[in-house]
Amino acid sequence: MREILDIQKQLMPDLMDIMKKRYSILQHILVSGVVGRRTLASSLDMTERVLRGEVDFLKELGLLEFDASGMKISESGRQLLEDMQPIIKMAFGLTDLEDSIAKAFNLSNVIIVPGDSDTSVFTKKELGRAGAAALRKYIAKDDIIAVTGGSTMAQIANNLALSSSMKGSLFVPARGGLGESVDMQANTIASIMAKKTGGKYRLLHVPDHLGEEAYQSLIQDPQIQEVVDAVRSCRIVVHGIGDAMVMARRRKVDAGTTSSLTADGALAEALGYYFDRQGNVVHKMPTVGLRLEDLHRVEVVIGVAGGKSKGEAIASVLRHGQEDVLVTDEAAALEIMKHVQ
Amino acid sequence: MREILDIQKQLMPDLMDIMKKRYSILQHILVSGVVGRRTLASSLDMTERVLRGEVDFLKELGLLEFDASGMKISESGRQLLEDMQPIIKMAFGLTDLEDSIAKAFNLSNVIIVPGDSDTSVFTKKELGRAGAAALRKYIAKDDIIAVTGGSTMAQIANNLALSSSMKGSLFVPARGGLGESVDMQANTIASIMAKKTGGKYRLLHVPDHLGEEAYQSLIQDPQIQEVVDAVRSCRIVVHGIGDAMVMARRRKVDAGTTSSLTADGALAEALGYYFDRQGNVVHKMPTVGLRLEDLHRVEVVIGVAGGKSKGEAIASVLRHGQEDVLVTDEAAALEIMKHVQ
DNA sequence: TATACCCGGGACATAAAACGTCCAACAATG
DNA sequence: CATTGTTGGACGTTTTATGTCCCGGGTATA
Repeated sequence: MREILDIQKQLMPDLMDIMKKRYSILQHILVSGVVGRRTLASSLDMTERVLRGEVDFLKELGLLEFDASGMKISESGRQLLEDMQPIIKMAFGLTDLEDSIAKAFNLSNVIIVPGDSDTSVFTKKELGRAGAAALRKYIAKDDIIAVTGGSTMAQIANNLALSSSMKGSLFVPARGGLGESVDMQANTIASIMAKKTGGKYRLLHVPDHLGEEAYQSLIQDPQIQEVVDAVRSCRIVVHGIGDAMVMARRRKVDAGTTSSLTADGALAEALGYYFDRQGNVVHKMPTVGLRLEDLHRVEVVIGVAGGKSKGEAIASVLRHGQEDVLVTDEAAALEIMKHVQ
Repeated sequence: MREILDIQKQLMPDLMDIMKKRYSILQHILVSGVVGRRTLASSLDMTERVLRGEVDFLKELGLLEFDASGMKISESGRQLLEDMQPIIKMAFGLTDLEDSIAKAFNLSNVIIVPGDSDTSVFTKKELGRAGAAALRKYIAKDDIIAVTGGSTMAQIANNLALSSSMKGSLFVPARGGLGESVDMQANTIASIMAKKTGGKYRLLHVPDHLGEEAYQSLIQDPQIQEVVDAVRSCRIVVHGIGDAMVMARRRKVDAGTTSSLTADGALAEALGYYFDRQGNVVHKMPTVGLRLEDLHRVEVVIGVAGGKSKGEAIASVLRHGQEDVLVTDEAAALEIMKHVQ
């Protein structure tokens, strides 16, 4: 059952919107009993003429009946509506969630894949596919794309494919070494993405746990500077979002910092910054690259993360308010909605 | 599984065509490997511009990839195509059958409902619904509609509903008494249809087994003449199709006639006429009303019949060549195709 | 019964989309 | 190198969708 709708959404997302539109017209007429064009149009927030096109069509199909007192649903229309209910729910339950989250956090686009990445590797893969699709949608000629590390980002990289529109793209790590394992590092991800798409890449080799003097001299190195400049002038950022404590542990942050993170109520991590519940930055990792204040100038900020356990963290980062696009999964989305307001 | 597609076909038949179009584009590109716009357009029988609109869209969706040497399918496109195969078959298997039959017998429209009316009353009801929908589609203001008797016609009558476009319709029996039981008689059907749609009706009261002189005087009765004139000037005919021997038995045709029907190879019955395999008329019932030669002038001739057992009979009547629209079921359609050429 | 309101349907100008038809730049191939 | 076929861009035209009226006719209400 599920499969058909997913396939159709992939092949004809435009047509699915029309399906929803027709459904809600029928639905409104059903609950209204008998209703006129103008009344219905305003209640559906459509112009009279557009609604008219649809209801005329639905009448042709025998789903509606017109008479001088207004339009009402026909028997077969009523039956159809009843049969459709589960289908609409399956097809558009997530769409409604997407709209709610987009509105709550003022995002321009939210994509939710069904499932829970915490419990299903398939959902995690799907999240990667959706992330890759979102990136492909925004990418333009000769863009610079800054990316972070993490397993979700790795999935996105896996799902990118050769594309002429990405030929001139430059992939860079958003920030230098953040203490993650090699195959999840931003450097690795950027290079894989470049190879997959036929684009170019530059890496930021900044060793972890560097002393302060060594760090200062390193970031004045011309080669490093060049990459950092590229990073800060990127048009697109794609980044993962993590739970603060999980990330701290993975990055082997020292005990003192960890306890101060706890004390400050750090909940989420993104781009090397730690956020509390209200979306305030409570800590930042000491490395080079994209700074949070650079995000203002970035045209498209895409956050990708899924899994029920990350829901609250995602909400925290969203509350900080720099995101434009969110790609997540159903389980995380439901958690996010619990933390609205 | 089946349900979703049926529902969608009912709510958005137009969109299903687009789905099929996109599928066949992908399909063609898959088998072609790499192919150019013009080549593909001619092989799909589309204009270049229209195809271009679709492939551009499919590229946006990430299902196709373009490069200088042509278009080819992407990995996700290939996967999608594979997943879609059963869906397309379910959704359009009958459509293909419809097209084949329409072409073979030069019909302007063929509607096939799934199932076998012989074995499923649900299919029979569905046939009635489809027949009613077909009639509703062709009916116009103040039309005269001639109908015959039979259980299928009764189902159609059941499925008609009040409609403003049928307000002025006049329903008449196509032919006078044909020896059927009352609730299946053309007279009964015409009156039910009129009541259901809010139209008018006239009846032809011609007793069966009338002597020749009585018959002659009856058909000169002014009242009868008026109805007969109306019948012969009808714009739409809706009629059932039966197996010759079954009909003969039901109508209690005398033994002599029955054996001559057998001798002449009578296979099918429609409108009181008996047809052999080649579609020639081999016998006609002695009553008044619509004559076969009147069908030339009738704008829309709709034949409705289903069930595997009727397939051959339907093919015979179609071969006679007066039909414009056929409404049947899957089992009969498959039989009909066996008798093409 | 009179009236005010809302209905569907017709009409029409206009904006927008689809379409047919070219052409230029480019890659592959012989 | 010449030829062929490709994409992507361009542009005028046709078709469709849309916004906006209005009319005659029911309907409910005063």
